[in-house]
Amino acid sequence: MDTSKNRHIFFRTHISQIVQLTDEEFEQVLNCFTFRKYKKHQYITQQGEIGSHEHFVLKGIVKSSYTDPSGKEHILQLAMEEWWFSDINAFNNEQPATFNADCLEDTETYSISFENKEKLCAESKKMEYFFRKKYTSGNIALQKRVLALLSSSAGERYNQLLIQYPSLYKRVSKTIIAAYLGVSRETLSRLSSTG
Amino acid sequence: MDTSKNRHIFFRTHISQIVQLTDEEFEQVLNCFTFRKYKKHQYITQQGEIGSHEHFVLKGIVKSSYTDPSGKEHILQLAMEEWWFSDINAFNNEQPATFNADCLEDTETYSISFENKEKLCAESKKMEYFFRKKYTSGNIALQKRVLALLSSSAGERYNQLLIQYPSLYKRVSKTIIAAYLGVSRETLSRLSSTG
DNA sequence: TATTTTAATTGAGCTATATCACGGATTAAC
DNA sequence: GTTAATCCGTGATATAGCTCAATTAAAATA
Repeated sequence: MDTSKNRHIFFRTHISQIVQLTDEEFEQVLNCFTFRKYKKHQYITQQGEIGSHEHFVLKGIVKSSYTDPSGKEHILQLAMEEWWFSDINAFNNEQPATFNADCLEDTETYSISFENKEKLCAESKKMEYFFRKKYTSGNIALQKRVLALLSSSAGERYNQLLIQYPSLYKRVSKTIIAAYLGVSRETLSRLSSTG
Repeated sequence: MDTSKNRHIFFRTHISQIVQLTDEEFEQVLNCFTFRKYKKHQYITQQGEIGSHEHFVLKGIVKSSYTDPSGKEHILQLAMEEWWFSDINAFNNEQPATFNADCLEDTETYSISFENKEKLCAESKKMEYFFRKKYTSGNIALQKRVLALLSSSAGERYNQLLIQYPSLYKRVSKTIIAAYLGVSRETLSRLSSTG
């Protein structure tokens, strides 16, 4: 996003898919967010940190992952342009983060603190509605993911991903796609060559 | 729930953990829900049906599952007293249900249609807040489940379940617990005997 | 451009979990 | 209270996917 004006338009267009805001209302929303820029490989949050934010991706890709005690990384979300992400538990219950969030490309976000979000929702019925709907879509996506993990093989999950997010495949390394699918790098490699 | 009065108290207590309603406001809420009774084994919704509801469990257990083309059943949720459940996508996007919901015990619910929920939220800021918070907890639970499916073995997931919901274990058959965990019945049996 | 780092492929053997199959033990149904 | 259905444990075998290891290919970085 080259200019602040373009960012505003991008964000406002996103919101307007769910609620229509007046110019004043949109100003009020913007005042609750901070614009942030991150370099590729830079961390947005790290496991254990407190005071995490909820983020709207303007540009770039963010990987939200958990590294288990054995050192293996498990990916919860890959958030691209127009996606929201947060460590939902840490954010909403003001707990230490359980996940890392780091950037796979140079990334720009609008980010909001818990207090600002609650204040905004308390003051703006439209925005409370907006966030309720956003969490609804989040739930739907997670239910689908649980179902895929329960019922589909690695190969099936891989094909589903290719169909659902073809752009991901081009922008993200296979190592990361493997961790997202819950398969080893080697197995994924064999799946993509076979078919 | 033996009497209508007891049901009201149970439901109101549940809501009051998040928002405080006046008597009039609670009346307004109740008017949007319908009380329903189901027998053990009875279906609440079936895959493909339209017009699904969101349900609050007053009594009993409901199994929310998907049966894949090969006939294998995968369990998304086991909802007990004070839990909410719905086929979130079907409910919110007014789509045909992807899941079955059936009762593992005689069950009683308060159920709400999509229109009534939206009407209630539009009229009551408190209830919009309540439902936003409920979907927040739902998201947290689903993120945890995804993480468990990605990072834990069958045995670890089994132990986590025993710790988190000890009562489930007593009320539900092992076949069903296995389907919830994403493990075969036989493997679960071996896990519980070994340790 | 050269050099280092990181990513992807491929092979060989291993392990967790699935499947199939049976019999005894509960539980439900008539 | 007898019969039918379902639940649960256990053995034998099969297999999807993992791990370890070595090799090549492709990006970063200097």
